[in-house]
Amino acid sequence: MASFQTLPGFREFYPEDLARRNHIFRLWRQTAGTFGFAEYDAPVLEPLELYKAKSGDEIEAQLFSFTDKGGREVALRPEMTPTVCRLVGAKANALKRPIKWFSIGEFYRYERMQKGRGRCFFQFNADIFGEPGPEAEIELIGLLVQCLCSFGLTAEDFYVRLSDRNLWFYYLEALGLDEARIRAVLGAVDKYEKYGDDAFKGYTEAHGPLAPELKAKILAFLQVKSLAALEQTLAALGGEKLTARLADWKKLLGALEAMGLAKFVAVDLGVVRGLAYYTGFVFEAFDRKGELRALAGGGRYDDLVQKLGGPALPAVGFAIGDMTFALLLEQRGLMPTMVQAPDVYCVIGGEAERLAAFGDIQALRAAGFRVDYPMKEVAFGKQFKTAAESGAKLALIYGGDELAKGVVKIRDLTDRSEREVPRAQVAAQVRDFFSAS
RNA sequence: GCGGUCAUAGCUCAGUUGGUUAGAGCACAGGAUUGUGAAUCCUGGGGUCGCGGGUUCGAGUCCCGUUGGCCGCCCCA
Repeated sequence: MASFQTLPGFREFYPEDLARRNHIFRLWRQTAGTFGFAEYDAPVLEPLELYKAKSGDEIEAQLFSFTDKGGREVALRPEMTPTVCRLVGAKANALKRPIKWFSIGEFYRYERMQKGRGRCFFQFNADIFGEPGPEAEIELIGLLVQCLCSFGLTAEDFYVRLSDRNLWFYYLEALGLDEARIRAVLGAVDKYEKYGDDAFKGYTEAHGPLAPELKAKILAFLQVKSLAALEQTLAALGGEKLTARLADWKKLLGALEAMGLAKFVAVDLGVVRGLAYYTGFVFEAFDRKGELRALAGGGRYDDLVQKLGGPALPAVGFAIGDMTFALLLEQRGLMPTMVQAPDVYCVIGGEAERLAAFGDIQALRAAGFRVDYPMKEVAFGKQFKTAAESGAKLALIYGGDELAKGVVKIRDLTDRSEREVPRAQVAAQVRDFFSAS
């Protein structure tokens, strides 16, 4: 039993675990590439202010923060958004538009662990800067869906709930509410799915009871589940802002439909996304069975770059976490068992044969083949067993008989056929075998 | 921050009302087997029973504390 344990909530990745993680990262990275996103990275440790400035002091309780030896207040990054805003903000004028960036990194939050949540986790982050219209959301939701589909997940497995904080603001404004009341209503809307009518308690405490006909309209809006229903509800109100916003919705949903992604997207105004720097469309991806926490979340945050000291620059982004995502893949049987199999396994008779084999082993490895061999002298029978278990496709046999004849025996471990080739030709033969298959 | 639950070999777990030197399967290693495939048989290594204290002639077992895991609440940027 080891005397030292990992810190609570932290994870260790043994080779099989890391193979699974790398598989996920590889497909995310590849998918982002197909959408034309460029990869960036940034420090894991940041000034505490970066996060306080954005979200307020209550967030600090869930940060891994401390004072460094230079007396600086610092925190391990809990998310990527403020960091990427700083990066983009600093060079905004020099960057080619549209700015489409992604990253894969580790994040830290000082929280209690739960299913699908630890104190450290990885996130895929994708963001588009400088694009004020729904064109950015179209691209990002398309990317989000493809990031999940590339693993074999389908519309049976997950969907994206789409909502809009602007729409709520304009709608509640049209109903005559001031900003403080609007924010209180949004808080209630966020909690309504979970608590039902109790969700309005907070509002009642701050602003007194909500007029029944007003509440009815809010609840009706919450029930809107389609573009048609949305148009119908808004038609009665009219107004410039709402009309323009409705046009954005049509553009966004029309484009997603044209991409063949309509089946992944659900209009759901119940999504508001809690605290927030979000200013427009917001979206979250969930498993269809509703057993897991959110797979991904994102939205528009047009004010954040400026708030963090950069120029005014509209932005949209989302993040996919690795923990819930891995759980979903495992549940659906889509997590492949990763084996690091060699291409070639060498069966070696004795010490003299070993020296002969080393020449070929080194040459094959230099040529890019994965080659393995027993490190100690082992009985032939056992070596063949090891060769088969290793997953190698070819075995090279360096026995006394072969070397006496100046040949090496090549065994195809798949069909069990064997042939002898002159030693000088081993590398070429192996190359031919793998280029043919 | 709060609640529930659990902790014995690398893994999954047995372990009797508290009673000799704490077990099994799997995995790993060696052998049967010095030239050919996931079999079989044998053998072996591996444990401060999470940690600390208490009760007792005696604690893996009972009690208290503590640390950690899992699950849930709050929160979820």
